[in-house]
Amino acid sequence: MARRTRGTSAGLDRERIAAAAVALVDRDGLERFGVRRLAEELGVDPMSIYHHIRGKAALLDAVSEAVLAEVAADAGEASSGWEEVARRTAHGYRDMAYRHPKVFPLLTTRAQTSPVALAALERLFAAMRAAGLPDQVVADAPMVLFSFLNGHLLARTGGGPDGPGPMPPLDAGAHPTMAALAPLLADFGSAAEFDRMLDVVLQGIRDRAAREETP
Amino acid sequence: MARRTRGTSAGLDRERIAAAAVALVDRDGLERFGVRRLAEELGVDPMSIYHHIRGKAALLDAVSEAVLAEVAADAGEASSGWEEVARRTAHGYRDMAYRHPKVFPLLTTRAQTSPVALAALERLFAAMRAAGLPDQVVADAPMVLFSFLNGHLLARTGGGPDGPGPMPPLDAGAHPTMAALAPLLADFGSAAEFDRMLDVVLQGIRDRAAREETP
DNA sequence: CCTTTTAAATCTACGTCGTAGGTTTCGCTC
DNA sequence: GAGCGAAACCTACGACGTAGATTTAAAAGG
Repeated sequence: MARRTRGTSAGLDRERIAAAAVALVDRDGLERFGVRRLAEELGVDPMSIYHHIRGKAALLDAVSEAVLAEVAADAGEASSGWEEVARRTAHGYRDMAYRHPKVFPLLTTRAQTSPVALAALERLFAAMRAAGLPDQVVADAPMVLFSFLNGHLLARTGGGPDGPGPMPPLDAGAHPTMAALAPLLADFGSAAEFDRMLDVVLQGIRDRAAREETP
Repeated sequence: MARRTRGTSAGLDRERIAAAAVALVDRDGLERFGVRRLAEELGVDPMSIYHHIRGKAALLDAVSEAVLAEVAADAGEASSGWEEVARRTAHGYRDMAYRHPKVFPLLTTRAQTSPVALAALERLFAAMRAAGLPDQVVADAPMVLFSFLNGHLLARTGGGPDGPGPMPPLDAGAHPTMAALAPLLADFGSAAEFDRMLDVVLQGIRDRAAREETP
């Protein structure tokens, strides 16, 4: 708890702060996150942080940018078809979400205009266009894909402070179809479920493309 | 500003509180929402609210339940095919999201286990099963649909305090494909865009069903 | 080597928040 | 009309985000 005297450097910079913030959100969740707690974690006065980051909102921007940067690394070779690119992007994104479930909701709420996000989008658009898909399909598909990914991962990671929570026992009388399908609904959050649902979306894109090419 | 004397009824109950809370979030956004502000809106002491609702979290639960209830009304006749049911459900859900853009993020974060949410899900499951879709497809499809809806509507309504924000001017040099498609990306948030993307998802479900029926 | 500048970090303080605990008052039943 | 339960209020506490002023070590200039 040895407090530094004024003026001595604490070695703070945007990067170190962002890394500590990610770790703090990972541990305690978004609700408990705050400037003061982060400062204590860094062994620093709360106001010191403001010399590197404008305020809490900018702090959360830095957090989401930091976790997004993790996903950009494994882009894979460029010589793949658009489906391979889409699948790799989706898997990388999912892995990141599971690595930082408490951070993930931030990404779905804030508009993603950081360079890494735009680069990933551009890769997807380019791969689809190179494959000869109709322009309207190319324009729509990545948005559909990321909408699905955000919605799905938000549900699986739970968004809230304590994960998805156990499925409550459903009333078989009131919901007979759901009750009958219960065994199939049980692999909630599994890798197999993710791939199945991702395939549905990709299938829709593929089919839509085939339909618009020959009208 | 006339404060009531202690003991006299203020006519508070869960329903009235929830309605005022929805109106307050609609007006000022989630960030500015709080127990004290809500109390002032109701002309009431903050602590009075706690006699009807456990705390802020329960208050937000009531808010999301209230807006979800709006969508249950227009279910439509039961004699429709599953696609019609899915489309009507999606449109009703979207209309609700646009009616309460500041509330919507709540729905994507909290697990939806309220009776109205389960009833809507059951309708979808039942319609698909009645149409003879394979069980695995029936089990997955509503989840895929709502994942897409949540992700898409979250992006369109902006989630944050001030809407989606204008698209920043993108660097045509760094992102040539996106720049080329810019005209097609311009109808962000339009009804036509929603229907196009919804069709992609439904197409995927349809195709997946056809593929699994005849293996 | 001494002075001046500059930037980093700290300290103080204000208004707001969620809510625990205690108190007051109304309307009801005996 | 005495007693009681419920509804509302009052007070208070700790935590929050952050504006503004202050301190101090290190860099720059002579």
